[in-house]
Amino acid sequence: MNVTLNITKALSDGNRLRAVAALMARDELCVCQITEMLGLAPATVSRHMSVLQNARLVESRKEGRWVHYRLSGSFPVLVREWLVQEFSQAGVIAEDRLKLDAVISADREDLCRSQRMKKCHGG
Amino acid sequence: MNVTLNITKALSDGNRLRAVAALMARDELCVCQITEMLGLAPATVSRHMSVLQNARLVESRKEGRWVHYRLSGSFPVLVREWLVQEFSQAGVIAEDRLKLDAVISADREDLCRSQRMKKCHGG
DNA sequence: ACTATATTTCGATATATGGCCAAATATAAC
DNA sequence: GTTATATTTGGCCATATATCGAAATATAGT
Repeated sequence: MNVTLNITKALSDGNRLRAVAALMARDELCVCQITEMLGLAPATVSRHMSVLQNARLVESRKEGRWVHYRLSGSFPVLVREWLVQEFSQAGVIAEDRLKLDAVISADREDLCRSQRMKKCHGG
Repeated sequence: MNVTLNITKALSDGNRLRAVAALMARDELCVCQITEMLGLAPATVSRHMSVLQNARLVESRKEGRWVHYRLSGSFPVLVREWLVQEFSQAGVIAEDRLKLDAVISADREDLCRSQRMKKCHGG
């Protein structure tokens, strides 16, 4: 039952649900893109993604300094279908989709730079 | 998304998963029966059941002093199917089924009495 | 080798959660 | 109405979790 529990625990956080929804819409995203979408510190997002990876819900691929996450092949089909339904009715997720459009078309290095800057200046 | 999150949070605890599994196998159970199966304090079980009820995963029916819980009609079908699969491979759940057989055939008042006694003598 | 930088890990902190006991509530039986 | 009792609620404590900033790690470019 621990495998099951790991999955439900991984999905029991709003920001992780949003990350999963983003990966459903976009196939592959790097940490800085998810970070930008969620509006959290990179360290926090990294932690969230490793929780999802630990539950085998996502996989990562390293490309230079960037790490790309995507939904894992072992993501339970029934759970995915349920989430698709739920997300289609969630306002937050719809807003995230719009944010993602902007994030995708932005330069990743610019994203990371602005995320670094937030430590010094406020928001 | 809060509805979704309530559901995943409700399912993110091992004892609540066991309670759900029990209700899948038994249709209807009263608090003292679930308490006996889980081996927790009645107060704790009551809390767990109200979390599940709040997420609309279970419903309750009052019969005199007893409260019976059952799976709710609004339990998401896809989630239920997924859990059926998962539970069929979980040793803990199999053990719980055996415990349930005994619990069902016992007198509910005896169960409650022995649960009250545990406060005084050691389990 | 050195610098810059994307991500992760570490350490600290605040909040949330699970657990129990004791008290409150609701209901049956007298 | 009083008593007994099944369940819930309140108060408390211990642990887990989310979050951040700072330090560590890994890699690209010079």
